[in-house]
Amino acid sequence: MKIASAVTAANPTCEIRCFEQEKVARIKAQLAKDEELLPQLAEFYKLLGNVTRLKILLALAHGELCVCDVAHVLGLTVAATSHQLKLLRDQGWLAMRNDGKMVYYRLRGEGLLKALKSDFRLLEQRLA
Amino acid sequence: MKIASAVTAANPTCEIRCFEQEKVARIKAQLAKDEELLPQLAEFYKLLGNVTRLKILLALAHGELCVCDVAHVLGLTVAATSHQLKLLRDQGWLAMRNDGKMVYYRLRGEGLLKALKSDFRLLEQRLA
DNA sequence: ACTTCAATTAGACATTTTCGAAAATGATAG
DNA sequence: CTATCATTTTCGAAAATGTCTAATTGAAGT
Repeated sequence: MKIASAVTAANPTCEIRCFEQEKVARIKAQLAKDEELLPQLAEFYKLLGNVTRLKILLALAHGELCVCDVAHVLGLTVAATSHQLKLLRDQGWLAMRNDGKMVYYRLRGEGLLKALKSDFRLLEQRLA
Repeated sequence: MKIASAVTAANPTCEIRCFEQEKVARIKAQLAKDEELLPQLAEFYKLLGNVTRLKILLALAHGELCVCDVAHVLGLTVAATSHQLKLLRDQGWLAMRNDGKMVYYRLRGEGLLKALKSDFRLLEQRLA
C-alpha cells in the first residue's frame, strides 16, 4: 500500500511535490470511478458549446424543419448545416423524417431544451 | 416588408431554396433576440466540454486544493493545470486564495456542480 | 542580496473543430 | 434512363484548443 509514491515513469507529475497526498489519492480514487462517465459528459457539453448547434436546437423548438430551411435560419451552407445536424442526431438529440427528397429534423423530447434553460439561469446568477 | 427576399449579396444561403419562408423569418427574428446570449451559453458549454476541466471541478468538490495537488489529480504538468484553472476562474466558477508561495483554488458556490449532476441525469435518460 | 520553490506566462507544436467547395447519394419526375 | 434537386459525404484550409518546455514572476528563508 504505497499511496505516497506517485512516481511512475512516464508521468509528468513524477517530480512535482504533492502536499496533501492522502487527499489527492482519495480524490483520484473517486475520479477513477467516473472514468467512463466524464468523457460522455464532456462530449455532451462539447456538442452544446457551439453557437450554430445551439441555434439549431432553438430553431427546432418551433417544430420540425427541412435541412435547407435550417440552413437559412443559420445563414450557413446546406453542407455545413447537414454536418451539424448529423452531430446532434448522432448523439441522440434529434430525430429525422424522410419525405421524398426532403429530410425533416426535429427535437427528440424536451429534456434538452429544459436543460439549456436551466443552465442559462445558472449563468445569469453567476455574476449576481 | 420583404421578408421573402432572403437574398443578400455575401450570404451563402442566397441561392438556396427556402420552403417555409414565413416560419424561417419568424425563427430568425426570435434568434436575433438571443444574439448576445447564445455566445455566452456556448462559452459556458465549451468550458465544460473538456474532461480535464470537469475533473478539476469534481476534485474541488472535495474542498480547496493547491495548484500542484490539482496537477497530481489530473496527471498533468503544473503549467497545464494552472492554465485550465485560469479558464475556470476567468469565467467566474473558481475562487483563489494566496498563502505564501502557494495558491489555493476552490469552487465558487454549488450551482455549477448541481448543474453538472442535472445534465448528467439527462444524459442517462437520453438512451432510455 | 541570493536562493529556492510554487505558480504563471510565453512560445511551440500537435490535435481538433468548423465550414466551404466539390463529389457522391438517393429520390422523384418526365 | 436521364435529369433534377435535396441531402450527405469527402476533402482541405483556417482557426481554436490543449499540452509541453522554458522563461518569468513573486513570496519566503538564509
